[in-house]
Amino acid sequence: MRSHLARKPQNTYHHGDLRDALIKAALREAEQGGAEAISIKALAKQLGVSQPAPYRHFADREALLTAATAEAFRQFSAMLREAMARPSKQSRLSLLAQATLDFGLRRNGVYRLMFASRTVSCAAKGSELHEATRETFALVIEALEAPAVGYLRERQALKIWAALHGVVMLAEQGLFTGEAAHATREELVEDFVNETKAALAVAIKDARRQKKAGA
Amino acid sequence: MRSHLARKPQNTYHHGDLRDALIKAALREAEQGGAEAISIKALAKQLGVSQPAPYRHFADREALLTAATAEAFRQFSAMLREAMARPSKQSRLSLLAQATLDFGLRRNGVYRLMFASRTVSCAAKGSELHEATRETFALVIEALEAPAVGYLRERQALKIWAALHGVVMLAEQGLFTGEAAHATREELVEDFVNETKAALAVAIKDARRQKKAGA
DNA sequence: TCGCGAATGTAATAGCATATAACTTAAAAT
DNA sequence: ATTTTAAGTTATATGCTATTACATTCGCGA
Repeated sequence: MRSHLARKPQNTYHHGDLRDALIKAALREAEQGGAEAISIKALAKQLGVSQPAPYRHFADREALLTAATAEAFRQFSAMLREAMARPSKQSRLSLLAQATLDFGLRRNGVYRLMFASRTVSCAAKGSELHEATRETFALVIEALEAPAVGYLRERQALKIWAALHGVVMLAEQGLFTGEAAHATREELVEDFVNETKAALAVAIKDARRQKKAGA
Repeated sequence: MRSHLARKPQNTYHHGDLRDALIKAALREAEQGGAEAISIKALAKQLGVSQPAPYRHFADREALLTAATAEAFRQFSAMLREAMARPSKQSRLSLLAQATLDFGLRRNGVYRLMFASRTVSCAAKGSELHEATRETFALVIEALEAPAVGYLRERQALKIWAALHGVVMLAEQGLFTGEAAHATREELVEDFVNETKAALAVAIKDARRQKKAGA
């Protein structure tokens, strides 16, 4: 009897969509234990194919991890986009920030996969992963709801992203316990959001003033 | 002929200080490739002992990683302390911040080891690792050079730590390239430092005012 | 529609790492 | 001095990655 996890239709030689199934299954595994929990062998078994089958679609484990990471970034982006689109009294930046925190904690293992290895930095320009991360960054910029003024927007986007990333990571590490527990993760995130808005407002005002003076 | 890496004195059955040597060697390996680069077998070979020898000192690979992570945190703390003690016009917070960035990028692999696994959060209260991380956090608080006012200090310490951590992580990932390259890591760090100082000053003033009004 | 090449999957196997068991040596304790 | 214990060794089981050689199916052109 085939396990309910086996996605391969019975009595068929070809799986049909093994590549995609592997990525999905890998993310399912990562959900709990991060990148380390992803084992080619285990995935093959789950999907009802032989161990070497995955190597027809990925050169090695690293390649599968890279593809899964890219997919994770796309899911992350989709989640952020959805959160920002939701009608709310809160600013889009605030919505994005809270959604990031939520994703980072709820889908802990996947989030760690996304930033664990040096996969991202090694991703060649134009690669699937590179594009996926750039899209996420573009969303952060969009959330600022600010006009492009030199590179001020990009700078603030980087800052808030870094801050959010830091909060998620430290929270994951359990560093919000002890005397630090009095600051909730949500409060810190909201602090960063407000500081970003303030900094952005000042920067844009400055830029306008300079422009006017120059004209 | 014994490799120059072998630390075990020739012709001696006992290594003498294998436990410590393993930790040091593990960190040396992590320097390049992070936690993944640490292999019990390889370390044993390096140190000139048999593969199973390390298991006399560590229950399993995980235990060695935990010990190495604790040592890494201690080295990190020592480095921060040193940086803060250096006479300089800059504030202690600024010195700590730049030192954190420096450590995180220079000793990239070790830094990733420190935060990669869930080791830290799993560390029991009172464990070696737990103490090591608390000491680091205490240093951040110290760097604020602010009086204890409720938990305001702790909150700001958490915030700046999270922000710094985020900058290091994103920088490692190579996300400071492209249109984001115009913000240098050092600039972002200095931004966060200044925001922290400002927020802290406001918070303390508020607290004093409230106290006076209450008295 | 037949057949052939490319894509995809399988079986068998090599190689490496973790970890355990049973045994040995050296050091410490009594 | 003897015995116990800490620390190291050899041999081995198990699990994962990855490759090689072989088998099956799909799809496309003749």
